Amino acid sequence: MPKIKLPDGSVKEFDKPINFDELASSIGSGLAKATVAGMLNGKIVDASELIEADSDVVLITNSDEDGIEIIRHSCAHLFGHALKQLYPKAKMAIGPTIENGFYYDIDLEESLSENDLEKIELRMKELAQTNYGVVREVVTRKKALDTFEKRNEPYKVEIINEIPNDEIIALYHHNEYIDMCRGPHVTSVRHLKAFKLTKIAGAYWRGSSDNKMLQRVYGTAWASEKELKKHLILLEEAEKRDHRKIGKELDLFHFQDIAPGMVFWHANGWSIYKELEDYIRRKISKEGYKEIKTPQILDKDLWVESGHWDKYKDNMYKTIIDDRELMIKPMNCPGHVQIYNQGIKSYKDLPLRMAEFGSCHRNEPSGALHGLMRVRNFVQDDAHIFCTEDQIESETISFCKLLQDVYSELGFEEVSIMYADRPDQRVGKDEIWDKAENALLNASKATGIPFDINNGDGAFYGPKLDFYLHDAIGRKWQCGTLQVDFNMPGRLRANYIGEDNEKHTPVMLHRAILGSLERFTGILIEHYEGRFPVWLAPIQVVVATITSKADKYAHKIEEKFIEKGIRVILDSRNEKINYKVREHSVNKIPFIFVVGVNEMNDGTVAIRKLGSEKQEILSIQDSIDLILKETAAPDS
RNA sequence: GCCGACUUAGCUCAACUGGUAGAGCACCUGAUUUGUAAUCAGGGGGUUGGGGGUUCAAGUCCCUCAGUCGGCACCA
Repeated sequence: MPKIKLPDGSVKEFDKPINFDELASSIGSGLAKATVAGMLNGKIVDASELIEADSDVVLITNSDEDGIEIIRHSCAHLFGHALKQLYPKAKMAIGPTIENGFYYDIDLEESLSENDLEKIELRMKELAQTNYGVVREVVTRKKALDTFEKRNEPYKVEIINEIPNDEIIALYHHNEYIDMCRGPHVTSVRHLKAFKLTKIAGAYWRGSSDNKMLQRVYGTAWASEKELKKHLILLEEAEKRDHRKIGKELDLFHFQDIAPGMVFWHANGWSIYKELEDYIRRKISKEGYKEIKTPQILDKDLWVESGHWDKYKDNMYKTIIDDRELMIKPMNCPGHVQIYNQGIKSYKDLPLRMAEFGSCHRNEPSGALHGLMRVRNFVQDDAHIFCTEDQIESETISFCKLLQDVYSELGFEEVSIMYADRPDQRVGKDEIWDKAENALLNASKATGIPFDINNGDGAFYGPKLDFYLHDAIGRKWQCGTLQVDFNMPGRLRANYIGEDNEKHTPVMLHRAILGSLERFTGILIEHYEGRFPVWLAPIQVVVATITSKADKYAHKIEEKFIEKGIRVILDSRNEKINYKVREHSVNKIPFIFVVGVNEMNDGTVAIRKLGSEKQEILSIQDSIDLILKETAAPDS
């Protein structure tokens, strides 16, 4: 008779084998309600699994990460159940869990609309209300094939044929609906109450654009209504931060049919962009980078030579002048090598750090465009470090330091690194790879930043580090990167004379901190929700008058601020102060300086800071001191 | 590029199954000179993304092109 050891160390004994549901009931009704699955000797199983021998056992409830995962997975099955009732002809492909929910890919003649999602969701709710039991059945491969062939489910059949022989095949019966899954799943749909179908989209079968496009329905699922609601509110929050929306509201930029994927920067947006670029310029200049500028359009031959033509010719903009094919540059590095190649380089010249805010054009697929986040014309805070193999590590360490410094000064405290090492297809000798990989690994460790390893995901020309920053609502954005390149310098005949008086090929490090300045500006907009730190704010101060009697006085203040390089505007419109305060607050101006007759007589201003209802009365000089302090960039 | 949805005034959005385009804000004019999140009154403004078609009649139906949005694929 099984002796069952629970995680708290207690041991329960039963006179017959019992399953996890029964075990939970024997402990308490609350636990029974919450139990969605079990862990049997370290292996996660259905709650219907019998515990027949002495075992270490854990009950997995809907408050465990694993439990919620199971709920999501089962929700996908519930979706299948509802869908097949409403659309018997639908063919089910795959329905995995994803962050916050699940999706199901289906093949269906008619295309589903948002309205249809509501209907399907309603049917799911009705089915869940019946609290029916989900029954697991382990079957032979043959039975599985028969089942899904009979049900006209070709995608399931295809999947079964690829399941390895030693793997157990399990069917899950949801009344008349049958799905196949590794499991585990809930034993009753009573656990599935807090879910919502969120969107419908196209997706290729098996993720390959050579295959048929299926319809993918996304859903979100949680252990309770409360958590579901919390998640939906978070989605609304993200929507509020959408840089495209804020960009319009704050008059930062726009896009237009006549130049898809290319930004029209308005004065306000360009102000942010310029501040950012100047800031990076100051930072890298202190780190020994030399800024250069290379041509926008370069002969096709260069791109053939660099190897880019082969791979990316369809994505490059071309212009033909005087029968000569010229490419609008999609990247800066080949141009940088041209500068490197001027004159003879000695090992004493290395490391040589070459930076360019180079404007690049790439004809990105139309479906990839997304506001500032994915554009066809962008500028990177790009730089290339030409160095010896021995210098990779120290260069990487100082780059990581610089990057951490920049992120933190821009308001991003949390950062993570992804390290990618050698792929199967690669150039360069293994000894060089060893050296470079060790260098990157050591440098990553030295940063103290948490890092993950992505085995085999490096470029064919060298290993790389990708840097992710985490924004105000926890989203991760890959911005920084450092890629070791053993290929291009040799291809473009870069060399240096070593201590041995022989020619050597330098290593090239491609690196960026912000990545695309366009995209980074978008990230900043979303991170700060348009309430920029004062040094980045397009308009830092509004001087607002209460009465026209104070116009002259207000104008005098405006001029003083302009003199100090503060971005200020004067609002002397014939409007009530309430109106002005509201408008400038809505426009997220960091400081409103209110002046009326009192201030004029006292030589003061009444300062109202964004987000506060308090006012502070200061003399003009004190207000200048204050504002100079507040508008200072973080590196000053 | 692929699947689907969408495109109406400067902005946000409305217009039942086809029946001569509306609102709020913004803008302009006038009154008001105002003390910290919208003062009142009046006025102008769109051949409904471009092109084509069906119809007595198209914002509404069909075709086509472009762009945008949500995904997928792509991302040097």
